[in-house]
Amino acid sequence: MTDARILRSRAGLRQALLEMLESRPFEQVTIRDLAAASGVGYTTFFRHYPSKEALLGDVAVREVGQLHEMTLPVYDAQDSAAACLALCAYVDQHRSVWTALLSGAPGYVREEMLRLGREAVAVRSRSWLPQDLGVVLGVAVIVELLGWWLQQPNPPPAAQIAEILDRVVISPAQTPPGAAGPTP
Amino acid sequence: MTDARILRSRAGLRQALLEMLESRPFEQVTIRDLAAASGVGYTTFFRHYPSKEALLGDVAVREVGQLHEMTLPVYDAQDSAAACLALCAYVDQHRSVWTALLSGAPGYVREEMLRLGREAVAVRSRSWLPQDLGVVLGVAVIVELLGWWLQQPNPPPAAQIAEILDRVVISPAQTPPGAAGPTP
Amino acid sequence: MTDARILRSRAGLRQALLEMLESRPFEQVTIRDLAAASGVGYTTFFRHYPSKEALLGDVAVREVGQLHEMTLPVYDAQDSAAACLALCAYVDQHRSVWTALLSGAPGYVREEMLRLGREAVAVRSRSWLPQDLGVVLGVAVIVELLGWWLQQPNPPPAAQIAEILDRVVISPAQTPPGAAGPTP
Amino acid sequence: MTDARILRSRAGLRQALLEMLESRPFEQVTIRDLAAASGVGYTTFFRHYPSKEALLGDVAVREVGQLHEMTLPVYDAQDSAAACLALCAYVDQHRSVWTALLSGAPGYVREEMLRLGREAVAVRSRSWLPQDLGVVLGVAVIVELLGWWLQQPNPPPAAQIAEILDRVVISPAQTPPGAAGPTP
DNA sequence: CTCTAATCGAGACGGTACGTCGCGTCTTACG
DNA sequence: CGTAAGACGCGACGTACCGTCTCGATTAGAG
Repeated sequence: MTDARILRSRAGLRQALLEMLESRPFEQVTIRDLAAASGVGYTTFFRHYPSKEALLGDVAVREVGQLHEMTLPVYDAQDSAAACLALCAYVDQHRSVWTALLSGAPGYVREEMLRLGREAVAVRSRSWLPQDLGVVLGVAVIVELLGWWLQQPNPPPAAQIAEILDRVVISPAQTPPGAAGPTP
Repeated sequence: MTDARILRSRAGLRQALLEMLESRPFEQVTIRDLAAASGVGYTTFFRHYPSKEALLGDVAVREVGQLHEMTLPVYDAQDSAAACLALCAYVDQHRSVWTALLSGAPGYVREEMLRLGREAVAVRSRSWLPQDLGVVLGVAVIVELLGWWLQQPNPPPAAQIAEILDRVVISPAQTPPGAAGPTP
Repeated sequence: MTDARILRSRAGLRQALLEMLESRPFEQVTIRDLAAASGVGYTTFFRHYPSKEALLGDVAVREVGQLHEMTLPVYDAQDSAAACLALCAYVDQHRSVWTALLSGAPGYVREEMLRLGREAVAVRSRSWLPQDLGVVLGVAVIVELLGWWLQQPNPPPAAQIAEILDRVVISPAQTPPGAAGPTP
Repeated sequence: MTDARILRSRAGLRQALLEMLESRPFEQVTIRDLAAASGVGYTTFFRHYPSKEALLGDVAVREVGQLHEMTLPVYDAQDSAAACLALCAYVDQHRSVWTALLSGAPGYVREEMLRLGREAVAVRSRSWLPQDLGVVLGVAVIVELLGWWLQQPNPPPAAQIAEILDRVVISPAQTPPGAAGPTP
């Protein structure tokens, strides 16, 4: 199960997928392309993943999972600003991967974030919004913001994006309808 | 150009597309299905649209365009709350169409909204956010919010959604970074 | 039926067909091409001929018929050499038409010749061969010989072709199995 | 290259083509029909032949080639009568194949015979006719004669056809213009 | 260090949808 | 009010990928 060849093949396929996503959207990536680019036989692809969606899922779960683990502890510490910063800093450090994911397959990233977000929010909801809606909107804004950021010719520093994120997602969510403004 | 048969064929195709989007995502809709469902010959489809994306584009442009025309005047009147309400009310009145569009092809709706939004904002930007980013985030939130709304088993009234929209999109956009909170 | 427009349309179509046959085989000629080339509406074509085969049939019947009428009397006069010469001379005088027909649609020419040949032979069989076979072989040789002739870069004179025709078709047909040789 | 599956698929397609040619002309045979009839996937057809013409070519080359190999040695032995007999006997033994080929696609058989005939005649021309013309006429007569033979309700014996062939093709070709008759 | 079993490549195959082409019919807008 | 223009349904074409399947050939890791 931990055969070296298996690990090598899968890593190669994941790598090949990320490289392809930099140049074209996921739907236009072909299993045959992936196999060829990663030096793996076409048939062999299916020995590892039942479909190209499964491969993308694998990649997305790994990357989004890491991002989540990096951000959540800080968020739990009630410091939303620091959490946003941690998130943006992490993405900044893995620019190429996240550029590929967000430009080539934003829907899948969103999907995976939603999954994790829903799990997480079940115990930490602090918003006046319907719980699920909060997650949906938060994830949408994160994905769009990061996507926008990563494709800017002269991207603003992570700190600035983090602040936008904090102001646009966290504050509205935590300000009750009757209040005069967000509580920092 | 105004041949009755042409109008009939196109209307049929648009209708068929909307019906299909209610039951499955756009990628799984087949041109053959569309042709069959609308009683139009398969080849005839291509006499009207070069691809199913073009058909979807036609539908999206029409619907999003109407929504936009309905909302913008109110928004220009500086009354963001009324604009949000107008938008939600319009969608509410065209529930089935918007359910289809948002559940089956949210990406295309987003795309078209972005297009119109970018045109519109060029002359009326009132946000502290980078202009394009404001549109991107606003559109994302609108699409997600409407999508969430329309698939709720017991959907809240339009007024409530409109208020959420106003609080989540308009307020953060208009509250300058230094301010203590949104200005009502 | 004798409306001038009708005659003009049909003549134009026949002419267009002959011109097309000079550059490509009949199967590759399109009704749309014919209509366009002869300045006739596509739909109009069908008012005159039910199919392109019918048009070709019309042309073939006319041309082969004329050839036949030209040749037969001489043949009936028992002078096979003169008949062959008449045939070749006629074709020589209508080179372009026959080149087109024989290079573009030899099968149809053969068909029509067979039809006329079978009619004619019913009353004048002078061959030891089974009657129908004689016609079949004779027609085949005529068609091939003329086809060969018309596509030679430096075509031999008609007289020479006529002699070949006489020697190859008429003589073997008229020499009974037991005879020592053809009777001139 | 010698994969058993390949051989099976091709043999099936050739067989299916021959069966279809018995009931309708080649132009009316559809690749889809061939694939279905031979139990081969439609797409698979193109993995073996670029077009139905290529498949017919394969069949024609094989059959005409065998006929040629069977006939030529005898012909080279200067015994034209025996060669004709060999040819007719061979066709007689492969009646169904040749009936199919000659009734459904005579043009292609003719084409292939021409090719082989031209190769062969280059070294053994014994005719007073222009070399190429001799082949053209000879092939035409052979094709027509065999075609006629195979579709007779009560076909004459091969020997009789062979004699006709000899008298109609070989004799005229070998009798010089000035001679009084064929030399037996 | 060897042997056995898992992994791999190669590629034939049956499918499904695509988008194109030409046919022949039928409708319609226009002169 | 007829007629050309052309929209239409149809069916075959040839292409691109998909996912399945059988082959051997290699190669890792357990014994």
